[in-house]
Amino acid sequence: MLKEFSATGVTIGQAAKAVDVNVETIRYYHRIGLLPLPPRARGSIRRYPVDSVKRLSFIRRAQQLGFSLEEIADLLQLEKTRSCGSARKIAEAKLADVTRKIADLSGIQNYLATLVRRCEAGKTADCPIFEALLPLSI
Amino acid sequence: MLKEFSATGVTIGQAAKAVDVNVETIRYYHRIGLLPLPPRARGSIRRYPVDSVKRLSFIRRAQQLGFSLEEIADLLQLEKTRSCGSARKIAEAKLADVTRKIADLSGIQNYLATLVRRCEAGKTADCPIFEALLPLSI
DNA sequence: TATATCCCTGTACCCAAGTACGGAGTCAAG
DNA sequence: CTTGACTCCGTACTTGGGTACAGGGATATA
Repeated sequence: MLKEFSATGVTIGQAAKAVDVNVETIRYYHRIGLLPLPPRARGSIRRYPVDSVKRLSFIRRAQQLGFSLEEIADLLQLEKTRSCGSARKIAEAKLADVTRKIADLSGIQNYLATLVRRCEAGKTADCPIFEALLPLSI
Repeated sequence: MLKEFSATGVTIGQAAKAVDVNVETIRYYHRIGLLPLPPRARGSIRRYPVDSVKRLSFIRRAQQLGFSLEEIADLLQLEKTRSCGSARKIAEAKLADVTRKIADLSGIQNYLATLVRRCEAGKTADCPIFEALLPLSI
């Protein structure tokens, strides 16, 4: 009987399940204006169109990559301001940001790797992890 | 006149300055039990012994390496037993963590770099940044 | 000795990113 | 047509890592 299919969108619960997120989290995103509230057919329940779910999934992915919700809002702004120039500027800024983060983390990575390596090699007494952290030198 | 020198320790303000941290932050560490409150000589001001300052500096240092205060509390517990093995386990876990973060960020770095490059090359119409963000496949 | 600058304690507030909950309304299956 | 699961909306609470006072002591320096 073909009952009006998903062109109409999904419920908030289904959307939440689809991107593995809490329903309350979606409502929170509405509250902070990160995700527009989809319309509700008069006196009925809201239906989240495919685009909403995509946006939601973008948010979560970007978040997993270390972007704050505010940064994600900026990224999503790109979609609105159809100005190629400013879009590129924001993208470039994010790129610089990410590059810096990677450099920071690489420093930490090297340091931790060195500690672990020295610890593996050493004796149990005079653990290099303590020795290294206490005298203060990254 | 040799006035009782620094075996007696420093004031909270001096300790804060020494490790470049806010006085209130030190008090906060006391509150959450991360840093023991040094004794105050009867009716006087507290003096932070060298060990307190070292501990504080350990905390900041570990924090820069991405450890949470809770994890740092764990590390400081280990310091009591000087158990090299468990210290190494924690450091290894953190290392894996940082390595994963770097990989994630490298993914988005590539992605953003590609976007920016294609945008520079392209015309203003059909900006690749929009084209790329809308399908949302990072 | 007075005055400025610290310290002490307690409590309140901040931000990000949610979570929880109460009291309604809606919807689908039996 | 009732029951149970969902949804809606508003408000309040949580957690981590702090900051900011207020209203008192302590101390160093002129």
